[in-house]
Amino acid sequence: MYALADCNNFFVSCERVFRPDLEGKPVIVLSNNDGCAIARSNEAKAIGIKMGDPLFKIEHLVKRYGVTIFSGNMSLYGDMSNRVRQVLRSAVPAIEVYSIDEAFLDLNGMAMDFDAFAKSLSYRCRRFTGIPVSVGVSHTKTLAKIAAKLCKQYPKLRGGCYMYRREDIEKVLGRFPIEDVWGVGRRTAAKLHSLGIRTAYDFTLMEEQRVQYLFGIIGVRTWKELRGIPAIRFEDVVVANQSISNTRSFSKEIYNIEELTEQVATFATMTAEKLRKQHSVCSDLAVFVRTNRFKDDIEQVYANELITFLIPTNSTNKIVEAAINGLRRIFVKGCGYKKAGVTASGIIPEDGVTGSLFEDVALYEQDNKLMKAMDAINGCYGKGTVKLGSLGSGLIKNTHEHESPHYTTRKEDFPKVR
DNA sequence: TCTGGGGTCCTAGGACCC
DNA sequence: TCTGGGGTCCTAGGACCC
Repeated sequence: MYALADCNNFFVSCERVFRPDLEGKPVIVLSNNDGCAIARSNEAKAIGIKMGDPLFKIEHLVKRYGVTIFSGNMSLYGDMSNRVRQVLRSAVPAIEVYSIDEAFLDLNGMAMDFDAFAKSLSYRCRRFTGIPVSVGVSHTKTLAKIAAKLCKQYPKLRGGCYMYRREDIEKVLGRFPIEDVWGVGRRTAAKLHSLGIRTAYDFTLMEEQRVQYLFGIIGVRTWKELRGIPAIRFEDVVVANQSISNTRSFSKEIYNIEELTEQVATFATMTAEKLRKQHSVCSDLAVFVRTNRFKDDIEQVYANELITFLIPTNSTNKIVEAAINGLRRIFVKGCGYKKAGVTASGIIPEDGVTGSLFEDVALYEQDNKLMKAMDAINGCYGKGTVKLGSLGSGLIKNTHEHESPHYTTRKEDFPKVR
């Protein structure tokens, strides 16, 4: 048996923990730049606000229904996510953190009343963190996901749903749209619809060979999981990322290379810091810039450049230098760039680095020490206390008009209790 | 006027090897 | 006129996830 613990409307729920007056009201959380709705309360969903809707397109709904808006407050959400994980960890030997708001639990070998377990775990999450959490339990991860969705649909389940009898599962799958199944995206759903397959149950009736032929091994995996055969491994050990990206859209177009350089250098710095944090180095770095993809009256430009390091590195110096050089090669004068970013790949553990015949080992060591010192200072006195001169004043300010206080991660913002 | 960010895995095809 | 067989590795692009 596997469980999925899924936080309901997570970002909105985080805000509501500190704003209980917003319970029962339409609330949304916006992406970077206050661009799109990326989390919605049930009430906001009910009035027709869709995931990813740009704010300017839903302004009329916001006004008419008095929707409360928040800019994304990622440090708050990250902290609340940790608190929920703590509660989950206290319940089972191992969890698999799947995303900021979801985790799988391996219940194999545990003999107990899984329905009571799911309900009580949901209750404890709410009680200890303030976050409403749905806990679905079933034979496979894919079925557990469906069980968790049922919790959201049916409040009488009290946050926990144990789905195990064959006939019950068939009944649920028979009413479950295929496009809502984990692993079935837009393309696959369209293909299935054209075959007359509408529900998860319809899909389980297909022949394995046909599934393999039409949808490859991923399709077969989902097909097996829906039939109750585990095909997706439970991964409780956290492995290092295979790629690390830092990209942003700007609130207005950037035409000037100096300004763009400061942004790209800042992305590169963040990338190097993340690499060092997970004790990795990268052998490749990609830089890209692009124009505003939503404007159809301008010439669209997308350019990217790949830089390969002689010795894999996590040095801010080397990565910023590479990113700036890459940017210089692809920058075109007269272009208004709306988005840029860097991606590190070819990531390996830092203790697995082999030297190079062509680089000076002493310089390499010196650079390493410098990075350690920088991380120590920034860790102690706050991000960006020491940084490279090429960063200028860092990221340009984006629109962020509705940010809530950092209730749990900034001393001045702690709520006061009388 | 205004449209997010960060990931993973799989596959096909090219380049190359003996 | 006739022109092998069996591999590996890398990359770009597609599809999907939250």
